[in-house]
Amino acid sequence: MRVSRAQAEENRRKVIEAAGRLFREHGFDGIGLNDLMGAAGLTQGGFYKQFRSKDDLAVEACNRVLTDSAEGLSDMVDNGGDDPLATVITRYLSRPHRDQIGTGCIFPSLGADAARRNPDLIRSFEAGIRSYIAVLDRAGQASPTRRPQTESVVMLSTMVGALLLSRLVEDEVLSGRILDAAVNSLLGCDSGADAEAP
Amino acid sequence: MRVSRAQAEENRRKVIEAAGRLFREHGFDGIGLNDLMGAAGLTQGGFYKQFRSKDDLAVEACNRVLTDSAEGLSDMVDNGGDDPLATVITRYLSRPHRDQIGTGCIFPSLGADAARRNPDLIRSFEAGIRSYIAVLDRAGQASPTRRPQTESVVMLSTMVGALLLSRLVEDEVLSGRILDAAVNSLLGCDSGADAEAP
DNA sequence: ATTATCTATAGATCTATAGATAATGC
DNA sequence: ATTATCTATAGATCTATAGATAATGC
Repeated sequence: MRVSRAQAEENRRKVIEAAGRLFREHGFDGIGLNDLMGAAGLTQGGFYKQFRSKDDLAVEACNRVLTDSAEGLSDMVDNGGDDPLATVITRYLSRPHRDQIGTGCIFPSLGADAARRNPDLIRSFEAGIRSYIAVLDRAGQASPTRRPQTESVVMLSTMVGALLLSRLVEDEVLSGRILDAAVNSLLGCDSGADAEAP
Repeated sequence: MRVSRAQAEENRRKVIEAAGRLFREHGFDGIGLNDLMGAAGLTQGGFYKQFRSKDDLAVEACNRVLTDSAEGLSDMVDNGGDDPLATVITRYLSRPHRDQIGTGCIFPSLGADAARRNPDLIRSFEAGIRSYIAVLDRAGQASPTRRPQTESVVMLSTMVGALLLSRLVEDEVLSGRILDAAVNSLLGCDSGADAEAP
């Protein structure tokens, strides 16, 4: 039954990773310890030898998600072709991102939940927001064309809001229009969907 | 124990109203039927004579909140002085709105929760989004200055995202900056906080 | 007689703990 | 000997139902 210290560390990591996905999909209150441990191939009983509480796991999982996402975003800027800002924005405001909540940006999926929870969680999200803003700043500077230039913090707000709203409509046309309008606005293509009008 | 039919209707209304506030404050899973009924001055047992299920109440409550909010927003446009769009945007992106989740806009507080629930809820939110967009369109047309003109759906995205993010930081300075930057961007005041630099 | 609400409770589920088990690590 | 994980369970809480109670409405 006992496993090696390395394996225990790996198990802990798997629980945190599964929690990052399942919390985003179901909310903090929408998934139990039983399922969280089960997703990592373990049983519920061992939970409290690894974590102090469910809230503790929430902080660990969000920290991990936020850190990894910011790093992923940063890599995207470095390897995002000749217009990294456009790459970041179009990928963020895409149908696949909208439809994959479990692996998507944590602000639209768990932000409201986190705002109601303990201060540790807020601090984690605050650090994440600062990282995102910094990366967007860097992406903007690396961009070829000097755009109408929206502030990074406003760009992030638009992205988060548009993704959240696009998940709140059944009509695929409206949902797509929410995403596309945000892309066009942020990238300065004012001739958007109506461009084809006769 | 029994009350008049009119009183029963009024009690039902009070439960829906309390639910609208408490769901926004605590999330759908963060508040129980006991507390929901208690907030309306009733006990838990009578719940299922008024509602089919907790999910049913969620739909009723969100419908009510969305309908009332859209109407309130519409009134604000009608009585919003000579620049109704500015009125709507500055009130939405204000500290009081940020700090009063229970009576504030439902998209940032319950949007993620709703996206995970049943289709009835999504349909309710979709109708709400369309109403909000229509009101913002009307506000933009009633505005005196033809602004850089962001599309209404993008304005709404920015507003929802900025409010959500402003609730996710402890630092009052950053939180306020998120709100103010969105206001400045949406109202076309590009000379924002840095204007006072020497 | 009907019925809106109440008290009481069934049954499920959730967090957290206790103690057993068996493999690691010294 | 230590300890990572397991089975089992306590205790709380949550949704939903059953039946009692007492005031309305015919």
